[in-house]
This record gives sequence, structure tokens and C-alpha cells, in this order.
Amino acid sequence: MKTVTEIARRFNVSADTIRHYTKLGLLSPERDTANGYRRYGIQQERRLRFLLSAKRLGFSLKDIREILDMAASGDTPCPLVRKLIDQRLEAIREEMLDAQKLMARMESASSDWRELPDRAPSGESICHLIETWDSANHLIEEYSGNHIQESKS
Amino acid sequence: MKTVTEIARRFNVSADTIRHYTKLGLLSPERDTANGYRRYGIQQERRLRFLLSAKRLGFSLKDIREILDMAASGDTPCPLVRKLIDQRLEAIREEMLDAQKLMARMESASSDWRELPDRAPSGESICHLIETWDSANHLIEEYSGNHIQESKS
DNA sequence: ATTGACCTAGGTGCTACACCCAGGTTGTAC
DNA sequence: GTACAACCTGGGTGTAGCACCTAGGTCAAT
Repeated sequence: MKTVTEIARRFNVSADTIRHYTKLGLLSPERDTANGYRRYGIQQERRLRFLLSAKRLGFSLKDIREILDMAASGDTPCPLVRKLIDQRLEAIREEMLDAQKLMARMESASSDWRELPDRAPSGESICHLIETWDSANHLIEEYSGNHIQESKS
Repeated sequence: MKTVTEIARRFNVSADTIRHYTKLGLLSPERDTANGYRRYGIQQERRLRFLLSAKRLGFSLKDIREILDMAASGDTPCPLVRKLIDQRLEAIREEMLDAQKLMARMESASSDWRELPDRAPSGESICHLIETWDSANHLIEEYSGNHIQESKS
């Protein structure tokens, strides 16, 4: 029967993390009747080990809760697990694509900017690096409802 | 002088986003004295355009605030901008590496699991897919202080 | 007068914790 | 016996960038 800090050390996470998981109901330690301290037994260690493994595989705490609930009800969580990981995988793939595009933009900008001079801000411009780069790349332009003949600015 | 919804539509963001930026002080619209409505003029449109451009380049709102503050004080924000983008770039690169490792793990697991059977949970095991995968890959193991001879579980 | 689209301020929710507070407990050393 | 370190408790706040909701006021057209 370990205390928060003991189990935290053993699994190389912070005591706050253990308390957090406990507060979320992912761990359910017993309580020391004398002082109210949380006491984690072997079952809880197993749960924690499982939890951390699942996290490493990209499952969110919410996912993990679902899996745990399903297992608690006696059903096999395996189909759920397969479904969830494939969903996460899809989501991550998309995020990675976005992140790659972002990186490409950033790298392009960063390298372009090395050759450009500094310039003081004015009423028209805040930072010419950003503004020039952006209009040059046509990335942001207002939704042109009718402002061709409106000729703002 | 546009209202929240008008400027939001023009820049293709939500009215809540505009209110959010305004609450953070990134935009400072005038107010309609009659009814208290926010009114965005051309300067604020410029700020917003700048803000969205900067976001596209990976700057956080906090970064953008710094840039805006520096520009407001009359100094050229260009060196700051170059510094910030390089910092972000570094951070993103690391995140991407982590994300790639995660994806590799997930893909490996997902494909391995296609061939494995479902199994009902037990006192020893919650989901054998996750547990087996993890111990097979030695990814999570407790901090082995002295538990070799302790022989838990 | 009514309707629909708009506006306001302020609060909550999301993710996964980290950090802080005030006050109680435990164990060891002196 | 007491002093001190290291631990424990619950509960609150902060992080990023909004989305959504509530309750109530405004505006234009019908």
C-alpha cells in the first residue's frame, strides 16, 4: 500500500498527476482511516501502469476512461481500443499535415527575413516583415464581399 | 465603422473570436456612445489583418501582443519578430519529432492489433492489446528502485 | 407590434496537468 | 520534548484559444 508520492516515484510521474487521475476517478485508492491519506494497492498499480501505457499510445484520458469503464462492466474493450486508436491516428495525421504546412511557411518566412531590413512601425504598418510576407503569399485576404468598389484603406 | 459581426465576416472568423481578441486588448474598437456597441475602424481592421497574418505564421497571441506593444512604443519589432519565429520553429520541430514517434507507435500498434483476438478483462488484465504491446516494447516500466527482489504482483 | 438578427457582459467548458495555499501528519535527529 | 524535513489533505488558480450559453437590450423591416 503506497502513498501518492511513493507510487508517483515508482512510475516516474508527479504526485500531482496521481492526485489528478484519482480526482478524475481513473484511480480509486483506499483511504487510511487514521489520517485520510490515499493508499494505492496492487490493483491500483496495475490500473496506473495500464493508464500510462495507454497514454503512450496516444489515448486521451477520456479515451482511457471509456476503456476502463467498459472493462469494468466485464465486456472486452478490444474493439473499442482498436476503434479509438484509429480515430486518434486519423486526427494526428491531419494535425501533422497542418503542422508541416505551418513549418514550411515559418521556415520560408524566417529565411526570407534574414535578408530584409528592420523598419520602424507607422500608422500604415506594424511589422513590414509579416505584412509583406503575407500579402506576397496571398494567405489572408478579407472575404471580398463587395469591397472592390468600396476601396477601403 | 464595423460591428463585431461585420468585421468577423469580412475576415472570415467568428464574432466570438473578435470579442476574444478585443477582451485581450489586441483590438481596441471605439464604442457607440448610444448603445455601447463595439465599432471597428480602419486602424482596427489593419490590426486584425496583421494579427491573423501573424497567427498563420505560427505566432501565439502572446507573441503578437509583444510585437504589438513594441510597435506601439515606436521601436521596430523586426528583431523581436525574427527571434520569436525562430523560437517557435524550434519548439514546433521538437513537437513534430515527438508526434512522429507517437504516430509510429500508434501505427505499429494498430496494425499489430488487427491480427490479435479480443479478450475479456480480468483481475490481472484490463486490455491485453495495450498491456502486451507495451511490455513487449519496454516502454513503460516502473522505476526499479529495489523491486527486483520485491517481486510484486 | 412583432420578428429576426444583432448587441452586451459575464460565466463555463475544453486538455492535462503544474503550482500554490493553509494547515495537519509522520519520522528522525538532537 | 522539540525541532525540522518531508510528507499529506482539499481546494483554488493558471495555461491557449476560443466556443457556447444565458439573460437581457437594440435595430431594421414588416
